Amino acid sequence: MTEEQKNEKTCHEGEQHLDEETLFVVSQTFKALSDPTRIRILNLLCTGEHSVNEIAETLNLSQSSISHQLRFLKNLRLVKFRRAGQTLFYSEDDVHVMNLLKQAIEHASHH
Amino acid sequence: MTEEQKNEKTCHEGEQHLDEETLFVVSQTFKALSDPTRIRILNLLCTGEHSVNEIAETLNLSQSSISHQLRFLKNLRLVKFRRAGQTLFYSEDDVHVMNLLKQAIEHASHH
DNA sequence: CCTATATATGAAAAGATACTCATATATAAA
DNA sequence: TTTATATATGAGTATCTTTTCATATATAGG
Repeated sequence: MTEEQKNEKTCHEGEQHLDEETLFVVSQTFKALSDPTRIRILNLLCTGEHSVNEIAETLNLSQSSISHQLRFLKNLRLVKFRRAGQTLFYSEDDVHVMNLLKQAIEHASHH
Repeated sequence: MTEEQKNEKTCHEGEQHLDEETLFVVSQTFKALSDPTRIRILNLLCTGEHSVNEIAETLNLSQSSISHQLRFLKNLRLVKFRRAGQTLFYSEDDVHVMNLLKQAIEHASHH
């Protein structure tokens, strides 16, 4: 059984009630995944932890820009970090959201 | 290891290659799901087709605003419509994206 | 054709976002 | 303490988004 089939099964049919707080959390989650830079950061973190400078160099963007985006992702608890000396190593911190991203990439790249 | 097994592996763990087009499609898809109004529209369409005015009244927003958002969703082929006289009935048109939304709502509402 | 209803659309205003630049903070090493 | 390196942060700016308002288009019925 594929991941997608599993997700189909566990997903409920029809409209789900949406209170204000749920609506906010869902929209924030998808907003995190709606920016190309943040998508590339999260996709890179799939391979394991990386320092800020590593991410900036890999993605060819400024340290400041990456740092701002990491703060955004950290506030949503989508990433975490550990310190090793002067270096901060960032890594994934939300399996569920990473799974949403992987599904979307998989789906998009197969078409 | 067969080609198929290799694909399984790269699909479900670690970094996935992200070409420019895939990155664009993924970011657009999540952008569609990042706005509270569009989330509410799609969640309503889970229950079946609805006219523009029905959606506007249910969500307590202007006809114009809903129409603009429906155009956005239609351009991404997330919704479709059929005409019945003067009335246009909109409905879902992308099972995969609706599934992403349902997963996120389910996850968020359980916390 | 004229009127009413449903929806779409363009422009403009208000707000949100993502980047850059300069600078601040934190750690390490000399 | 001084210097170097890694990262964070605030302000400013350019761009993009979402809504509103006024108006246009499309269909139906008289």
